[in-house]
Amino acid sequence: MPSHLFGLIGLCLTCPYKQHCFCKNLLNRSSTEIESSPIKNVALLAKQYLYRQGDMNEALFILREGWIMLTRHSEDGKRHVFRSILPGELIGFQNQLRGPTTYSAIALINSIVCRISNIVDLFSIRPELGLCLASALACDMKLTEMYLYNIAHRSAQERLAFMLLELHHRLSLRGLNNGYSFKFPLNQEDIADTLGLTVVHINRSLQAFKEEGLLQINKRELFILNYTAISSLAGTDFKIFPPL
Amino acid sequence: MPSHLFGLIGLCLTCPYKQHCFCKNLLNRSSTEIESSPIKNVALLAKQYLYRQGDMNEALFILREGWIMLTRHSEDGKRHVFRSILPGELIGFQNQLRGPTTYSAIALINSIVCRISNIVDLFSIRPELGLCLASALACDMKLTEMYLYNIAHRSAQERLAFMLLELHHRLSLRGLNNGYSFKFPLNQEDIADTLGLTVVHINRSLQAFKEEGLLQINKRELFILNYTAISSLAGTDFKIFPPL
DNA sequence: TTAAAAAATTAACTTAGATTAATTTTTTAA
DNA sequence: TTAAAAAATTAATCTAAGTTAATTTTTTAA
Repeated sequence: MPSHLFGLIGLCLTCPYKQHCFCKNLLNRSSTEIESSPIKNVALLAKQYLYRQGDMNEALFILREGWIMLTRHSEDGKRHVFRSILPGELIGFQNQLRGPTTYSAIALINSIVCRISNIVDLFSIRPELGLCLASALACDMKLTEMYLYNIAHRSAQERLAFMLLELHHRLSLRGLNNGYSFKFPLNQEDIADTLGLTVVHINRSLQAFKEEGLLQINKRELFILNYTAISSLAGTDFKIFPPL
Repeated sequence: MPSHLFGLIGLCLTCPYKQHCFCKNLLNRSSTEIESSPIKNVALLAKQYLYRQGDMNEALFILREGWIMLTRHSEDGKRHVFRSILPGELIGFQNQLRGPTTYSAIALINSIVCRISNIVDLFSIRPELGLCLASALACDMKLTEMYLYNIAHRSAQERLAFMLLELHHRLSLRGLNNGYSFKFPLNQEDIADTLGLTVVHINRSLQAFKEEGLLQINKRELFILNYTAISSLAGTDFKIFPPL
């Protein structure tokens, strides 16, 4: 058994997301396959880009630890935040497998990413991975559709409530919450750019929530103080089934 | 060769989308596979639902002819239109392969849909289909992200211009335009619910476009009279690469 | 052919959120 | 430790789009 195989298995054995459909599938394979699709861990510092809009990318990434945000800058200088990527989630797949990326991926806090390169070969060796990928994409799609709906049809406070509970829910699925509180590395501009609102208005809405005792933010930690009240603003439909 | 095989091949041979990655893959297969995953054409009348939000669905559909709209009704009665499905596009895949659908699919004009049932078995027999599916989903995702960006950050006229050129572009890829004009079965409420605006405001915006000579609508056909002007409102970024 | 229903149009008025701009607080890095 | 930069806060003012409601036009179906 070649030495790099030990390295790979060690890397994955300590990974909390080794049960991910994608990873399970990769873990039982021969060494020749490993040659053609190396897996590496990549450490990112806070505010460091994994890739930038326009970069060429033909790798897939799974976030192992940390918090990544997908952002897009438009010609006129506005920034949109597509979504927050939480540990265990997969990014980097695009329709054009080898084309330029249409958004940037930036780490908000120190993060560790698992990089799976040479995916074109990988899919031909392991075609079952296609369905894993499709399942993960279908989850991302559902999430994006929920944001689309909220941004298109609901008020600032409703959008904000939706976003906070949606994040709390996704973090809970991974055990990354602390009851009703969780580490929250986004600043008010990040929230604004996710929800299509201005920083000023996000600030007003957060103030209103704090004054009514719905939540509290302290040292990058968010405390949901009145889940029921926030929930009635958010609507019931913010829960997503995890992928295969 | 069993008779239903002739039927299937006849069905697909006349289909303009038989080059779709998904279809190409299905077309060379043994008759036992056909037993386990039947393909049928389904005709829909205008305003008929293919499926309704909440229905159980475990089939995939490819639109062969017509125009389908994906809509979601929320608890509070508002309707959102996720997107228009154009011929050659695939719908029906969800993360929970056998779960209830989270939106409805309704035909706006008489349509023909190709129904591929029993997809769970199909993917185990033909795992390569997974990547076809992932590629199609990645396209849908890009489209949805473009709408998300436009709705979150841009004015009513900009959103409208984006939507019209985006549709024109997708139709052109399929040769379903007529130069700068195309069949346009959406009413003003459909546009409003796609863009997160009110009918009244869509009407105002359309009037403005017509008065400035940018476009014209006649008997469900839309004529782009000044592509350059609409394009400068829409932004340059409305083009999508088709899937594999 | 015609009555009823659906869709489009228009105007008057309201409002949620944007804009601008200044101030305070917190974080960062030298 | 401290100066500089970044982020949060607040207030005053503005405006794009929403709301309501009535009218006209088009489509549908009997």
